[in-house]
Amino acid sequence: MPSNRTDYVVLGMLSLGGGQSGYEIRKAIEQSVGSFWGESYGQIYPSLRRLSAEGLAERKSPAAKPSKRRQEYAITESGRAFFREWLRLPFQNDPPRNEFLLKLFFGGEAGPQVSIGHIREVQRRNRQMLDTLHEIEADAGKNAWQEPHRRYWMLTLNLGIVLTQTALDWCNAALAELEGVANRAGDEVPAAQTSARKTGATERNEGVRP
Amino acid sequence: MPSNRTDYVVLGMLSLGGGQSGYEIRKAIEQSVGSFWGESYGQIYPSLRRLSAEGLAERKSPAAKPSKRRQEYAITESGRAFFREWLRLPFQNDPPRNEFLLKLFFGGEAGPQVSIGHIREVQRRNRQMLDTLHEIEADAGKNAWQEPHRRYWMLTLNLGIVLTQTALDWCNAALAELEGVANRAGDEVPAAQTSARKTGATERNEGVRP
DNA sequence: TGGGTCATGTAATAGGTTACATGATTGC
DNA sequence: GCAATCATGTAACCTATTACATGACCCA
Repeated sequence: MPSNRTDYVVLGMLSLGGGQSGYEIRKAIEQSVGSFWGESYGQIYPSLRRLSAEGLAERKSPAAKPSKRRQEYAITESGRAFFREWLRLPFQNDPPRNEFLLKLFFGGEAGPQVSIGHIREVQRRNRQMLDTLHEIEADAGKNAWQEPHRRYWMLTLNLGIVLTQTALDWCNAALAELEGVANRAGDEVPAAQTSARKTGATERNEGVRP
Repeated sequence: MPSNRTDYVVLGMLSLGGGQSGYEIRKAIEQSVGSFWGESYGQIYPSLRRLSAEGLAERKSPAAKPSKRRQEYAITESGRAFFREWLRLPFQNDPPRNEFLLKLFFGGEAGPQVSIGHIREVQRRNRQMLDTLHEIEADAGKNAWQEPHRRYWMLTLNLGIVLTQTALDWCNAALAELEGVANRAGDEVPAAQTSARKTGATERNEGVRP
């Protein structure tokens, strides 16, 4: 019993607006549900094909053969019914994965400075997130969305705001505590030494430490 | 550049205690970081082999050949160094996936009763989560953990508590609002009809609707 | 005519869950 | 002797991201 939830998000996005292309759908996902759901092109394009094949969506301008030109899709009646059916089903809990919390949990192994750095980064991102959310909220009037949808959108937005705010408060408290620890004892734990296996993780060198 | 974060959680769990088996590691993950990180046996056992092969962990009782008997592992010195190194690196943001919020976002398509049902389920789970977290917090004294670690554990626990509480508050507000909507207009949107494609999703029939 | 961005698509691959197969240990 | 649960491991399968390949459109 495959879930294939990409199909549902795509269908959902099609259910909101007029014709949209795969490209636009991706943009729309990013800008609306982006903070709690993501999809990549590698999922979206195949999904649109599947949905078309099953009559749940259809190409608007039936632009013949393989083309690199914009392809508009729209949801069909049966697509809409199918989507509604899914909405009523119990939602599934996705396996949680929060690497920040994981690292914080093991913070005792690395000394307070490391965790302080991570928390500051979380703080930075949450502040930014909060700004964005408030902006969106303020612009809500301009939004062309018809009313059944606006309400639900505001509900998700609102949850985002209060959770982000709560996280920010926690950051302050956590930083205060750890800075206390760091002051009472100079950074006790020695710096990491080069280890047996190469860490393939020079990756992004965002400034994590102060 | 593979991340293979399973290796790090496993290493982390080994770094906390004396020798542990794969089975115990899984239990420990569930019971400590379970609300923000999960691992399955299919990941843990191969990970233990890899770590052993690279000298980052070692079998304590070197129980010869393929055995179904308990195999204890411990972290090595280089394993610990490797783990610390990773702790200092910037954490990565995992792609968000919250099907509840996704369904709520599209709630306008299904009518208020559907979303009310989903929110009630979230409320139920969060209440239970909050109880659990408070229990853990209360039992913290009994916990045999040495001090560097306890503090970090309490920080993650605390974030869990305040976020859960915030979510619960939001549930109440959201329910109040949607119940208002539902009363002002009988359930407008028609029930879903059977659609073109079979929904492979009779799955778990947790009572989502009131 | 060249750069940016709009746009579509596929292949390789990583990452992870589930189901299955199997056996040991413990307590009744 | 049987059930529960402790315990290890593998194979099949999916899902999703990433990187790559390709080309259209716009505008300066």
